[in-house]
Amino acid sequence: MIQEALQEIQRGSAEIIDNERIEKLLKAYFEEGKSYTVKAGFDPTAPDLHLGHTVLLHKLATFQKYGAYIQFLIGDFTAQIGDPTGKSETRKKLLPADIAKNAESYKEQVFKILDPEKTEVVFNSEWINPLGASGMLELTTTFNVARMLERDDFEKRYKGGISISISEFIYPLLQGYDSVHLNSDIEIGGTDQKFNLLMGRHLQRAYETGKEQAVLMMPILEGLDGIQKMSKSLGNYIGVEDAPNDMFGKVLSISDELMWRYYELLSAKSIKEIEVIKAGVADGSLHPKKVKEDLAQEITARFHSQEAAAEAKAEFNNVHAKSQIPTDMDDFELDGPLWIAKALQECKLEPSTSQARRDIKQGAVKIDQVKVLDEQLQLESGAYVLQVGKRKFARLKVK
RNA sequence: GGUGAGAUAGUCAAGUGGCCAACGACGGCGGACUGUAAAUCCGCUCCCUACGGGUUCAGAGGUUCGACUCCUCUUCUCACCA
Repeated sequence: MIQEALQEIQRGSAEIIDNERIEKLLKAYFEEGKSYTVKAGFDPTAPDLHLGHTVLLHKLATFQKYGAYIQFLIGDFTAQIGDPTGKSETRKKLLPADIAKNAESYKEQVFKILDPEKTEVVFNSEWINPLGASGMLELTTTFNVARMLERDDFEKRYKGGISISISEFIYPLLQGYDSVHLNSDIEIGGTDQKFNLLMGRHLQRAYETGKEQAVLMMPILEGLDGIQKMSKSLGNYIGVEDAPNDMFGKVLSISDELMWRYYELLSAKSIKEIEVIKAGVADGSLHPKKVKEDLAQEITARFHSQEAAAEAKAEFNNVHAKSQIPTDMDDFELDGPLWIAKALQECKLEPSTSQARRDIKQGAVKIDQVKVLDEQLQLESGAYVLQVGKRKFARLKVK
């Protein structure tokens, strides 16, 4: 029982530090019913969650299944600094009202996966603000610059001649201090968070809390391209708020290789079930497309509903397998007569008339399923279905 | 505080007076092929109803018939020294 729980907890993880502690906590739960805390921090600047974020949420849900109490931390204070991880941009200051709003939308999205009964949402400004200058100073004495520079991305930036702001040094310290305050037993995060996560251990020791949190790191989920991490700014993401059709279509567009990754990190199926599917594809008894469809359906159903997922699947096959027109698309109404390039731009199918012309030249534009050859074409009044490429559609009524 | 180097399109990165809307790579988009996959091949990739015009190479001035390229100042970044 404990072993099985441990296996599901370890599933897909990139690295675990202090595995024995996790084992002990599980043991205490199974034998004495004692619960424990698992902390995970989130940035209030990005309330639009995508599947990349849900990797962590799934892991948290697994922990909940095995007795954990989740400390869902919203880093409203630390957001003012900006996590040095990845790109360095100066963050805009968030107004308290915005943070509250973002936190609300977090809850809405997060509780599709997490059990609210076993979750506490906390904000770190609550205890960092009272720290004051002297508390902050004390915090900085627990660490030194040389060790700070050991951090991978600091080192890279330092050697690569990219600036590092002093405030960025504070970020890991504060994140670690959160663990001190919350007295967390385990903290989970992405592999890119390793340094910050370890800081929690360091500070729990420095502040003599009598424990050092175990750390579980999840790999960063690759985006739709399969190479770069899933992120909104790269546009390779599947948002949890995406419409069922989009969600389904996006999952289906990933590569076969990536599909297994998604299964491991996002599916609710057990490790054993996935092994069976894998074997099926390997010996040819299961078509990879079918397997991918199942995954797409599972994910779509999670964030919408079973029915919506089934509809999305039907719609998808209709549009793409039989190359028919989708039932759902944006409507526009414009005055005619209208130049085709302008129409495409107005319907948001193209960013500029220049781009529209190029695409017409390349045979990418269709009106009512018929390829447009004349880039000077004028649209008279009537109703049209405009299409660019394979997936961009719009319905246009010309007056 | 001193000295030196640098800032080019989504990113990286050529170009050091006209041949530059600016090589190339990546990304992105489109086409072929498919399972709307991947891989591969081909085309496109600042804007504008366009065999032409407009606005670009950190910002502001200047030199010149002409500047991304030369000069001055400003802003930002980095390295070395303190």
